[in-house]
Amino acid sequence: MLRNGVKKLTLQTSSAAIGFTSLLSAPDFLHYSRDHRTVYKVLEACRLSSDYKAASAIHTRIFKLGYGTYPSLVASLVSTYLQCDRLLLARKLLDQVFRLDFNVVIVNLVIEHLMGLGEYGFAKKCFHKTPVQDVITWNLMIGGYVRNGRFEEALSFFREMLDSNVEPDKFTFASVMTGCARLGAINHALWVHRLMTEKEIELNPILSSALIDMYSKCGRIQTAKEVFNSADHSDVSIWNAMINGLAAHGLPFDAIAVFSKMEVENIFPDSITFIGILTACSHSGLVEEGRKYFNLMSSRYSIEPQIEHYGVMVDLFGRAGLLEEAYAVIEAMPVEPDVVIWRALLSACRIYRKPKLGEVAIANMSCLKSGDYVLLSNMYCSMKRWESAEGVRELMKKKGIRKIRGRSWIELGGVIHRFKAGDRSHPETEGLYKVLDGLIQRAKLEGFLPQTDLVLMDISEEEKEGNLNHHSEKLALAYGILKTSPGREIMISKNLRICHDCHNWIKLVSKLLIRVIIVRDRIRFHRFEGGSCSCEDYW
DNA sequence: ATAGGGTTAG
Repeated sequence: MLRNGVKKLTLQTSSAAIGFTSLLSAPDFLHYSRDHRTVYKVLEACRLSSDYKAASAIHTRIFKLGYGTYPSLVASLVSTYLQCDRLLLARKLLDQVFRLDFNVVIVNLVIEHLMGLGEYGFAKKCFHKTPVQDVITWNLMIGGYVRNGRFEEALSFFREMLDSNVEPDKFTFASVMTGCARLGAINHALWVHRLMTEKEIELNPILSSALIDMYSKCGRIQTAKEVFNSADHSDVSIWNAMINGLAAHGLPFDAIAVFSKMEVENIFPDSITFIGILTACSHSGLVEEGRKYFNLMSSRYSIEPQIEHYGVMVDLFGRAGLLEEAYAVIEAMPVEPDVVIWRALLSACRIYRKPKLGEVAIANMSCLKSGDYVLLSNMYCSMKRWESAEGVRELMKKKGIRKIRGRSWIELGGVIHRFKAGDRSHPETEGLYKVLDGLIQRAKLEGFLPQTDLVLMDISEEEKEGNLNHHSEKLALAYGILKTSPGREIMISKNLRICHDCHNWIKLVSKLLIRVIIVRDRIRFHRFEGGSCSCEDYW
């Protein structure tokens, strides 16, 4: 996906920046140009198309013109070399530049580019080799780790920063809060919020949105509401954060109420507002409301639906079992449907067992990810079409695609404990498996039947059961039960969507132990209490 | 003739 993005950008940038290519090559053009801005534009076009040859010609030219210490030019050259796999050249260039004049702006730009490329390990090396780091260097590291999904590393950089002589600022906190949000780590969140208050960092719309989002994603929707109520309401982003938070918590009517309040306060919704409202409707099966708001979007607010909005609509109809309508959305949309759209349809085909349409979806997907094969295989398994499921499994093997392992984590006493499916690496493995096995036995006595039909494997029923019993969310939950006092609420987070078996099982556990259990999966919150879930089994 | 960072999203 990233690749596609880069490619698209390349085409646009090179044609816009160097509209002269039909007449002159980039280096030829530069021969006539002394303006560093133009040099930069051409160089960026080379970088985006990984044109090593042209870049090295420009390199010479830059030094000839005496621009050898210009931050943007050097940084662009360095990352062009990196993109062309000329690691040594990149390093040599940096050494040479810093011998002339060390400049922290250059380092920062290089780190920014590296983070954009997903090369956070490399960025870290740059960071540590640099003699001086300023607040922006730190922020780039923290923000870069967050954007690359490495939240815990981001937080440890933040802790290191607090020990350094550089003070965090509002930019730092915006990134750190996003990291806490994505981790769903409430103790970290509370700590960060307190720190931000202590440091007298004033809330602006961005920080308020991040704060609302952080509390929502850490399960504290009430606190999120309080932040929202006391925040300055003039910016649409805080409304969006609130609406999306309510949507994730399965509170569609609250989300709609907030949306209606926007009208009263004269705040104009934007396209993200509608993603939130439509998602809220979709996750709760509010088909008519969803349809209404989708229409209102363009008719009343003149916001043209984007591919994302069509995606939610396909999802909304699909989840509700209206497969024809979901397909009609795809056929009628004015933009080319992408993989996410087809994936939403495939997911609905899995739930409602529509293999024909599911195969249409698969056929239209340009690049299949691990999860798509699993959906397809699950669809066949649920219909007992074992040969077809086996075919999918063979295909995965042939293509070297492995099932993404589920991961769950739980924050206890400010420490995050992670578990993979079947994990035995935690120091307290023995204790937690004892708790887990005990619960599994109790559930069995209560008549709980494991749902083995979706296990993607050609193995015996008994093995399938074992497989299900050690799903990561069960491990994290068992660990939480082991380490907390009875009656305490437990929250765990998961990287994928919760499976049916775990969902049923946790419902039962919440009843047996008389405890509130909250699971935040990739899509939304599930709040289990007294044997039922807040999602009402619609997810 | 030079310059860098943050939120909400299918």
